[in-house]
Amino acid sequence: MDDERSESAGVVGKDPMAAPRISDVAILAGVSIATVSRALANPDSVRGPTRKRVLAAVEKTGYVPNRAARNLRMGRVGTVLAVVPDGANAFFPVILQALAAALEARGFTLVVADTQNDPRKEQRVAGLAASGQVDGMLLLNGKLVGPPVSVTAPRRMLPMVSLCEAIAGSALPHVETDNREAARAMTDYLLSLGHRRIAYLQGPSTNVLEHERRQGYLDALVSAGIASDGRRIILGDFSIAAGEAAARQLIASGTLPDAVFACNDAMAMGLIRTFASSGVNVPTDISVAGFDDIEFAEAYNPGITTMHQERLQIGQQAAEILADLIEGRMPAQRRVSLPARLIVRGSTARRDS
Amino acid sequence: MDDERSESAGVVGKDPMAAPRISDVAILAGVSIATVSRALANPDSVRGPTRKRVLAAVEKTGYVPNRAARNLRMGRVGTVLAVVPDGANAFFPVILQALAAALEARGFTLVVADTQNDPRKEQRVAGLAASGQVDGMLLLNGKLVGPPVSVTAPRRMLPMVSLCEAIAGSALPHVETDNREAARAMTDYLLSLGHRRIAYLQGPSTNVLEHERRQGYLDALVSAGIASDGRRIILGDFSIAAGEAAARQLIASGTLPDAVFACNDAMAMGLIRTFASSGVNVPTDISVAGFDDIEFAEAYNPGITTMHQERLQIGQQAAEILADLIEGRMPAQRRVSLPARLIVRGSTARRDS
DNA sequence: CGAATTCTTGTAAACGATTACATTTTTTCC
DNA sequence: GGAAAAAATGTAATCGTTTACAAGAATTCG
Repeated sequence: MDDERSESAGVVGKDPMAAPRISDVAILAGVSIATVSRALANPDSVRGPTRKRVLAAVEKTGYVPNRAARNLRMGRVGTVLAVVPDGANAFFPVILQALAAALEARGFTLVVADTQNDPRKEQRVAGLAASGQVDGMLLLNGKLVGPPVSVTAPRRMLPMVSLCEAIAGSALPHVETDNREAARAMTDYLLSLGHRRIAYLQGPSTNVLEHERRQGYLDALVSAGIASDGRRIILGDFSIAAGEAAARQLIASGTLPDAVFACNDAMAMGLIRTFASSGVNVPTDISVAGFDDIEFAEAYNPGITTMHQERLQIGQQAAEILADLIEGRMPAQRRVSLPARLIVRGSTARRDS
Repeated sequence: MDDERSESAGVVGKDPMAAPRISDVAILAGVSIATVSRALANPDSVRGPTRKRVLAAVEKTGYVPNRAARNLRMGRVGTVLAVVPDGANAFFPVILQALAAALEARGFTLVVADTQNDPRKEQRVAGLAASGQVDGMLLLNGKLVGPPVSVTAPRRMLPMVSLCEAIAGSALPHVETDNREAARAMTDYLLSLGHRRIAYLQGPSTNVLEHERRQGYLDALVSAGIASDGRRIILGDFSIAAGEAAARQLIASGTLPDAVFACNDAMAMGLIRTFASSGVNVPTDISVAGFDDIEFAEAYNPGITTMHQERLQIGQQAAEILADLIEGRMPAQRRVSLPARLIVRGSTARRDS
């Protein structure tokens, strides 16, 4: 009734510019569209010779199934949403890369929603989720996106997986680095260098990652028989500025610790640069360690000793679990905890004295 | 014939778990589905009272149009592909953020294809493009993705916009920073600090960005009446390692220049850190400047003097142009060149002597 | 006041795939 | 060799929209 395709083409049903449809393939192969569909989705269900003809026709026409039609028919969207608090944060790109690759292999497209920690944007994301615009969600921001108030009707629970930052009180499938163990390992390493007065530069105190890492730090001190001193724990917020402030505070206090373990690399950078510009040499005067192993940790001046998080693996595993969930399969495991790797660089050194 | 919806729900056509359809809204509002569709797409075409009833029904049901159905009917995909050479490169995330936001506002979803400079992945991307899986493309990698060999049928040219890195010999709409002028401005700044022997650390010699920036550097030298010395131009490839190699090379050569202008921030980092570990102080012994103003340029030790590219604007403008193109509108402008901003930080200083 | 005009609304045909069910065709086995 | 069972293929309904066209309601105007 309103077919622009045949309207624009004088010849009926033959617009050479248009993308080939399944019917084009079917005609060329001399079979029904059902057979073409089956030959592609489930090759074993058609006889060898038929399959061969169909595949040849697909090849010749350059046919690729129309995603919109397939999704409509199959009642799915083909899209998975990753919610990140800040896409510009150097930690995320690699993870997103891994997620996109793994999801692609499972037939899904990744779209990234950057909430910038803005509650309004979080609401909009929640709207997408609630209104069935996506098949599942990957939560990287440590928050459950709440359902929007307007929609009161109960809807099927959307498949979700959290990663990196666990969501407090949630039983969602989850993938992360074993933060506590990793922080312990880093602290052990600093101890092994002869440091005794080891400060810890923490993240926001309500943050789950922060809590885990601090515990690991304390675990190591306890094992080493060192009384933990509350004054060695410095408040921070994961930002470079927090690292700078901490360095200034330490310098102002008169006595420097042997080492500072910042619970992420950005703060370690802030520490190092402020120490440097105040004439405190890293690592000869003080050792500084970070966490995450973002790309620039290696490039920093000096290179930052840090715990390497296996971001590719985190992303890949989370993607697999989510895809399983969406397809109604039981995922191999619901909670994955991956080990981190100690990376020694120039920002730490053996204690002099 | 195969309706799982009514199968699973005992009551006919009433599965409270299912997403509301346009027909649900129509029934509730007492109108036809056509009217609902019009009330949403083109509010002025329905009478006031009717529109009010429809919108109320939409609100009550929480209806959101099914994207797959809409895309299928409208013959579009609703998706735009951004092709990046390396998603982990710190330069891109901000641009992608801006693209996603602007496209979202125009009703498109951004998906990112990371080619990793792998020809096979580029082929796959080209396949997506050629097979109508996307409505348009944003090329950030300075390459035209070629059509796959298998598809010989001519197809409508896909709307494309290149950004950041121009594509040699292509007349595509394009958005970028005025690299030549920006490089000139940086060189002028270094000159204004009293430096005369200014080295230039270049990118891959076939790269378009590289060429523009080098020209700007040479422009400034010429204007200042300084004979350009080919030995002052050092080969690099945008990587941190290239910066390190360049610093080693300069040190080995015996005499250092007054300043080095690296044509991106990553190489500047490599320079600084290698100078530092060789006892050459930046900026007192030598000034180092970068280009791009990636996030960590500010955090570096010392902070890197650089040219700030307006990445948010680049992304936004490119998105607008592409959306116009897809919708068959004439974009406001086809080629946009944005000014960069000089950012002075600690890696450069006035010449001592 | 009725005919001509303009606005609104409804009806029903696409969009391009998947898949339940019906209908061949092939294979198996006595 | 032919009936029964199994396998392959075809037919047609369906997913949830948008929109051309038809029909109906409101308005204008002589």
